[in-house]
Amino acid sequence: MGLAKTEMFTDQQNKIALFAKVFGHPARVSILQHLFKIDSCVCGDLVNEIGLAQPTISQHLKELKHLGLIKGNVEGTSVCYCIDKENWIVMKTIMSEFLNQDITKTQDCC
Amino acid sequence: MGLAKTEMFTDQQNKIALFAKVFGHPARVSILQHLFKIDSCVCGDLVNEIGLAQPTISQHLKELKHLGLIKGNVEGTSVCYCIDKENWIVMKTIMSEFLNQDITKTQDCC
DNA sequence: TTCATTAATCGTATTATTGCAATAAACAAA
DNA sequence: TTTGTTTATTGCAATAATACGATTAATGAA
Repeated sequence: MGLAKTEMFTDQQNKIALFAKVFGHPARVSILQHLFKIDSCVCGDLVNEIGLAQPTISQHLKELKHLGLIKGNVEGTSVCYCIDKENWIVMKTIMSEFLNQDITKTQDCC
Repeated sequence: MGLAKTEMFTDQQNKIALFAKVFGHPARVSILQHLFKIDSCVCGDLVNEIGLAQPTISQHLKELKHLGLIKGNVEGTSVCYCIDKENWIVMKTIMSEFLNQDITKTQDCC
């Protein structure tokens, strides 16, 4: 049915899945890495940096912004994006808790 | 077009996206958390634990197995799954590098 | 062998995602 | 105001993902 049954999972599980989903496309990974690398803010030259069309990049930026991982500032005709540090840390906490589950306890397969 | 243009990104970026994508559904998050919690191995009672139909769970398990994050052992008529520790650590390294990019360097928005 | 149990696979309906051309919107400069 | 520049939005085509009924495959028990 193509529709994830979110209501049968915990808020935490859904939150992890939402963050993970936004990282689930290399273009968005690339955008974020670039925003980290260029530590001054970056405008739509992401379109040149990455090889995708302008509407495509704009759409990916929208998703990242919607989740709160980046924020954008209008500067004349262009828009300047950067990592939202506060929310990035919140996301990192949630994801790390999931990734760092204690593996030493777990026994090997039967 | 519904088709991610993976060829224009680095192997690392695609790898991050692939791992993230598999975490991008709460059912798979839930399966993994359960396999961590029940530190002895777990069979298809994941179907009871989570509320999805047997073919659906089987499909999610297949994706997790395909990425190497879990492994399955046949035990009579049932199959016992567990976390693949070695690959989990590899995944964790790749994801952590991405999540732990130095945020202190980054300036705020313009 | 026959029957029951469990899991995988197949087929298919439905929704989601991706990508971009075309267009609109916002703004600066002339 | 008009013109050019930049970004967002719209609309649409194509592929991917989700879910599950029906079926098959594999195994153990009777």
